[in-house]
Amino acid sequence: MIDIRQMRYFVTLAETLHFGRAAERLHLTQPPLSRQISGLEKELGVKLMDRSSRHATLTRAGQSFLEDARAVLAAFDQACNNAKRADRGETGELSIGFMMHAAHTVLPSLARRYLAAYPDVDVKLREVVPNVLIEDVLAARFDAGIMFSPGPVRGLETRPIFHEKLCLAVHCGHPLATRKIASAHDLEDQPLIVTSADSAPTARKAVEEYCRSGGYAPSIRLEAQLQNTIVNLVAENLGVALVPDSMRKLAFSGVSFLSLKNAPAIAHALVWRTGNLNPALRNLLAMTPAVKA
Amino acid sequence: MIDIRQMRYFVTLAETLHFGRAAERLHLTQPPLSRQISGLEKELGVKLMDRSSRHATLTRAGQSFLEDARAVLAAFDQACNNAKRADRGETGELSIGFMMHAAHTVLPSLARRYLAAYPDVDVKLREVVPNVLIEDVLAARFDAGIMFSPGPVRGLETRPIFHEKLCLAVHCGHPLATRKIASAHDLEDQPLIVTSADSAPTARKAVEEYCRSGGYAPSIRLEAQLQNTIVNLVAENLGVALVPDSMRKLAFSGVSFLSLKNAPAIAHALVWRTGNLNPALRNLLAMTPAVKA
DNA sequence: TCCCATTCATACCTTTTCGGTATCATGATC
DNA sequence: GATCATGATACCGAAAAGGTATGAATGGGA
Repeated sequence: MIDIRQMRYFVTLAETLHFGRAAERLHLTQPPLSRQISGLEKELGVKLMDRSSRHATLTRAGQSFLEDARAVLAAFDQACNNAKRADRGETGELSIGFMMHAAHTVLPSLARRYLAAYPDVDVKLREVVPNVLIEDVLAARFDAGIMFSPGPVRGLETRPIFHEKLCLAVHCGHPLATRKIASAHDLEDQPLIVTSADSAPTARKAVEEYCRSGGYAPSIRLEAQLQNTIVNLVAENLGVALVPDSMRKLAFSGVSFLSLKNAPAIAHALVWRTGNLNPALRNLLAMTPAVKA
Repeated sequence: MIDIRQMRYFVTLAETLHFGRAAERLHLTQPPLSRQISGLEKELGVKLMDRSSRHATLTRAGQSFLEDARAVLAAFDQACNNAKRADRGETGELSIGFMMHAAHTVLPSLARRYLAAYPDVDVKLREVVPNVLIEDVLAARFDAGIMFSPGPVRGLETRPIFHEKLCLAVHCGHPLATRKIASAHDLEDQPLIVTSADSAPTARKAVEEYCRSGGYAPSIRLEAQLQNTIVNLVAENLGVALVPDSMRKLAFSGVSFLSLKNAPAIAHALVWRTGNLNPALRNLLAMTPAVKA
């Protein structure tokens, strides 16, 4: 069977038109080269070289084969290099699902850094509602997800990458609305709007703990899944809420945001499927160290 | 060194994702395949397959390599096929130089037939004045030439492919101009315009022999190189001429053409350089048998 | 839970192929 | 006509490929 070595030999020979010198360039002696070339010709059933005792020249078929062989060798080397690059995560695909908050906080700089370091990776970013993100990652629809730190999930790895403080959202007609800052104490008996325990347990937990640090149990009036929804409900004057600072960036009419004394923080986490071997993911993880609370 | 065999093995394995079945399809047993694949991975420095005792799956790098390897194998096979086709003269180039007469006689059908049979050959047709065609062919500027049959030339092969009758061209005021047909006898003492002996010896010879068949020596007044020129000189009433029938196709004002009794013929010949190994030329020759006088 | 079947890897042997050395055949050059 | 350069051939040892036998790991069924 014809192989790539014979093509390499042939191309070198075609470039020198001299068996001896070609053999030298190929780091072998002349007889094996002669044999490989005539073997190639025999297997092709095509004479590629005209040999005189003085010169070796290419036949027409040889000229044709030379062009093609060069292209094949280039494609061959390219394939090997591409495999190495793919293995290093320099090419390929990386899909990241994220919740809206990430777009306001960690995602932009992370995406910029990653794309700068790995410009040939096809990065797909897609916003997803938080509660389906875990199953999307587990089902390999995404290589990674960015969401509020979930509890431990079987088959899922988690790494906190950013801690965002919470602030207080109140209706603009609320007594606290005129203040700049509030404390845990101020929230006693205030009807709270919180995230449901199953969709963002850490956010929920942070709120509850903050209340407990004020020495009372939170009075929860409403549960919603999205922070966005929560703030809208605050605007409707159905309660107050502790929401991530980044919510301030959005313009909500009828809502005032207050800073909190000893503000609790909520972790944004990078999550990925255990055993996901995508090298591009490996590189993403390498450039996003865990941050401590 | 990685070779094409390992790529073939890998592609087959990637298509079956099963070492045993892939080996079967490759007409070998499983252990050598396992070894070749791990050898390939080792030489690339890249893991291409994830093996469990149940399934074999492609890594990301393996997926990348699979695509590239398929392209390489296709290019490889293409190169081999192209070489065979080039060797059979089905691809490549064929350059043909021809004199004007050929364009009125043999060339069109010949070119059509050839192109129909070998559509992938890049045929280059170029008109040349006859007296330089021989040296052009000898200098390999053309693979073949079509011209009035020259005498034997060292390094040149010749094959008559068409015999064209001569006719008589006279000025429209000439006494013979009213007739439809003339004989050798009628030309006695008529001043003849002929081609020079070096540019078209067979044409010249045909004229001289025709006169001798009438029992007299030709009286040559003028020599020119191109038949076109000759007819123009006839139009200027400087003499009469025996010219190829195909000259009738051209509209010359002031010239009448007469058929000749026992009209002599002149051979159009295909000429090519001795030892020209262009396979496309071989095919041209194969489809243009020599014709007898 | 234990056993078996499946699957890939490894060990060892045989065959094939490859490259090296020595030498031959051919044809151009002096 | 002797010589030199070039490619082909013959033969040998080394490397690599494939085959058989067998081992290790693991998932599924009794």
